Amino acid sequence: MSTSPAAPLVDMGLSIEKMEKVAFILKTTAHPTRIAIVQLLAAHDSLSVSDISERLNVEQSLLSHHLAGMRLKGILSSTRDGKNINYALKMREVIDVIQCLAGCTFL
Amino acid sequence: MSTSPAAPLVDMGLSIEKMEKVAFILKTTAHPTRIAIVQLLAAHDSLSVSDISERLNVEQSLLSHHLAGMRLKGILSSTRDGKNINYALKMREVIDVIQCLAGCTFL
DNA sequence: CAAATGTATGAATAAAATTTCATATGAACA
DNA sequence: TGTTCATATGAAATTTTATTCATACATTTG
Repeated sequence: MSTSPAAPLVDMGLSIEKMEKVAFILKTTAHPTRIAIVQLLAAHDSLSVSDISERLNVEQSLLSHHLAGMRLKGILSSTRDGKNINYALKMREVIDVIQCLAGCTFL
Repeated sequence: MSTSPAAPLVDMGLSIEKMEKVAFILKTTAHPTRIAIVQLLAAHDSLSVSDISERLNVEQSLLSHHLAGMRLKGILSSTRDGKNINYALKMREVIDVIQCLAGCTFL
């Protein structure tokens, strides 16, 4: 599932499996557009693709790819409403993660 | 410095600049080996490259590349002590970021 | 049903990130 | 000084991620 050294990382409280999962989530979030998506959905609770596309000024297809990835990895959920598909933040913990870093004075 | 959409992301409390910085830090952390490094240095306050290499069972050169990247991005600091070079956690906030996610029940 | 709208998908490409390997550098020590 | 130990560095090879583009799919509406 992820890059793992030949004979791995057995140490400290966090198991290697958990470290991989954490890395997986971090990687899924580590992109300006995706951070913006999280921010948006942190404040809105559910938005359609076109809503997000307009607000972030990101092209439909590209956005769709980002959203699909984030949903696949469990960060977002989606439901259809007529022609639209609404996305919502499922793993709300990522808000804290972002805010934690965003709060750093030196950034 | 980072992938940014044509005409970007003007929205919410977090400025696009800050989102890019946050993404930058997240990306720098989003790797099992690097998470392990943070964990180790969260508990040890300073370790040499060979210390880390042995504990994590990661090959010298590869580790050096990871460490250099993390230092460059301000997450670690390093000081020489004779033949050794000791690395320490500079941006301690990343501990919280990792612990936040690590605390997720579903991981 | 045909056209329009909103979204997804897949293939091709482009750009980054990771890993490996060979070699360089710098400090210590015989 | 020459050798050894600890670490860094750089170039290639590989793998992963991001972007674009064309097109497909589903739902609504005329």
